[in-house]
Amino acid sequence: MTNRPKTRQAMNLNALDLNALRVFERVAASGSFTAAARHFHRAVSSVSRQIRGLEEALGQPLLYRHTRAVALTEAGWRYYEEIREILERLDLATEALAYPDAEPSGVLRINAPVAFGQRQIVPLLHTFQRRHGGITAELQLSDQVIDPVREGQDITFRVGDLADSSLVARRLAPMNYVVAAAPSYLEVHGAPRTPESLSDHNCLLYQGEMGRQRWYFQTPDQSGSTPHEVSGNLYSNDAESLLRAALLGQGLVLFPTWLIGDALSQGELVPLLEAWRGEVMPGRRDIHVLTTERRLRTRKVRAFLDYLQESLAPQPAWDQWRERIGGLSNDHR
Amino acid sequence: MTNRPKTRQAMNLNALDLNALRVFERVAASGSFTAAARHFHRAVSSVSRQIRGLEEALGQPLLYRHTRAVALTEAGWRYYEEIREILERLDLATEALAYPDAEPSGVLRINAPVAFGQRQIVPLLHTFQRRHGGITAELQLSDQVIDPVREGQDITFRVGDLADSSLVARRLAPMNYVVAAAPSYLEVHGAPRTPESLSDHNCLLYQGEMGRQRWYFQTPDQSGSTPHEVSGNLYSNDAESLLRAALLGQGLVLFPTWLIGDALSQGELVPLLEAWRGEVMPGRRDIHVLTTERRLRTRKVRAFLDYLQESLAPQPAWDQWRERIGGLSNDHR
DNA sequence: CATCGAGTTGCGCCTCATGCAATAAAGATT
DNA sequence: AATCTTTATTGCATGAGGCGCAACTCGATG
Repeated sequence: MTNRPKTRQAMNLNALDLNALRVFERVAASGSFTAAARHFHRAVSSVSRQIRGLEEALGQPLLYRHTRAVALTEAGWRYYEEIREILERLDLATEALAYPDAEPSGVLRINAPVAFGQRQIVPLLHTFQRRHGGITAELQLSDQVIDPVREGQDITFRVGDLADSSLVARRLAPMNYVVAAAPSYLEVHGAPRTPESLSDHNCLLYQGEMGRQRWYFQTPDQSGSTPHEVSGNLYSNDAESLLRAALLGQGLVLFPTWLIGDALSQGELVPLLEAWRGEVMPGRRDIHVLTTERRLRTRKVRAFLDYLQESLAPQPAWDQWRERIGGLSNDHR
Repeated sequence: MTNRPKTRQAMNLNALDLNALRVFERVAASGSFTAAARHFHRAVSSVSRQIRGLEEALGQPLLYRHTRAVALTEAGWRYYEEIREILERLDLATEALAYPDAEPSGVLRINAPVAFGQRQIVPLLHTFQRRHGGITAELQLSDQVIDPVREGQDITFRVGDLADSSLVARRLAPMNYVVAAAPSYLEVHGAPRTPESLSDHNCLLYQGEMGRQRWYFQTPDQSGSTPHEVSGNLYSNDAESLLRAALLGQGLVLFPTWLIGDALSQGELVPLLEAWRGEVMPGRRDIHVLTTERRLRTRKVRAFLDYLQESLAPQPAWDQWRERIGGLSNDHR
């Protein structure tokens, strides 16, 4: 619907297009046409034209085009601040139209660390989506810490470290670690009886961007954790690889139960040093989900968070490996 | 830009169309597809489809269709309240993008009483639009009192009576009345010397929906106005007709100077009873403009109001008829 | 009961949004 | 410094979708 007859004009309110505004919000948040194109499953050329059309309608540029990135102009920044809130309000108003028991629907964008996502979120999400057929999920797994706003994510899982941020954090579940080794390893090397004896063992360590992890141990009557220098013949930034090596009898691992609970319950790994509490990040013993105030108000995000709380209370399935030792793994449902 | 792949869903945020939202706002405010179609210069079928598409995107009806009118559903009303504010904020944010000295632009919708509009607003608007080429004006003249919000008007002129309302009212100019007659009438019947002697004269009276107007007179030392029963042989709801009859020498009229200032200055009408102050609505002696808080923030409305204040200060041209007696009419510029 | 006005729908036409491919520009890499 | 790679732009062809006209429906009005 174009405005006609056209008069000479600096801007044309009727030339505004809601899709162009949404595209602009995503470009501004991500700093990239390419990222916005991926977000909306569109060609970059389409994004380019939407932005160009918006700038023409407004009568001035919103973005500086650099190679490999774009940046907001002063006016673009001011407009982005407004548009972001306007779109939020519009979507809330639109969603509020639904009757109170309306089905959550739309695209749920989830970010999580790779291993946690594969093992825990996929089955949880599977059950959630069977309940709510209107939900489409986009599961982005990455071991890099991302900025959910910039990446346009609805929910981000954080295992362990929880950086200070303006995001809304919800504690989801405790994160317990277990030292474990395969029976085949123990048959040859025997089981360590104290944390000190770990120095006689082959400890397979995670070595990521933050360097090589240390193992800490604490007895219940201790107020703090004691670090132990351990070493081994395999260090990797890929937890999955370390786990595979451990299952082959190569050495000991200290991993969270959401990663190795199944192996423990199936006897593929044997828990060790159970009188102590082991961890790799002292004091960080919880799994959180991060979202934004805005997204917390959407039906789909609230429904998924509620479902997660309900599924993981009072104790997540991955912490119930003791009860399942010897039996078939009880799939999540 | 459609959302794909589509999942089963109650609503689709990406299916929202800004034009459809604007159409919906106008339909809701006016209660009519036809009125909204006129507002946007579109066929009614186009409006019908926009609304239908919006309802499908939202998954529920927004309007009850009755013959000859539509009404908002409960959900439609709630949505309308939200959408109205969202659109207002979006338009303000968009207009705020302009540099401080940006030209006002867009469509200015003005409502005024017929005679006042023809005589006073057309030339005022003409000069304003020569200054601001980006302005398109829609001048709706009506002697019925309209609801500016419902009619989607930016500025409404009110001469005389100012009903209580939530609209923003700005006093624009004083409204002075003059009793006058053509020289040809006075040659035959002589001039009345007091208001009491009007009963001996043929007084042409406005007779509208509120009934036949009375004439009130007041001397400067009086605190109130005194009504006078006058009568004549022509009553009409059309001021222009009464004026034409007076110019033909048929009788006396009591009219505001914005209506007869030119005739007075050209000697076609002669002012009478000048020691008195005459009026037809006691106490209502001002011309106001009405707008809404929202529209007051728009550049085009502010610019027009500022221009009106500047043009009519310290005294509007229509009150300067004495200075122009005997000379050519000085057109507004 | 005929007429009128408001809204709906079928149909054809035209505009515009889209993706592909070629291109430009500049930062990253060797 | 040359080359490669990535991001964004633009020409072009195609198809989707918005539009107005006309016929129709329905209920209020006189």
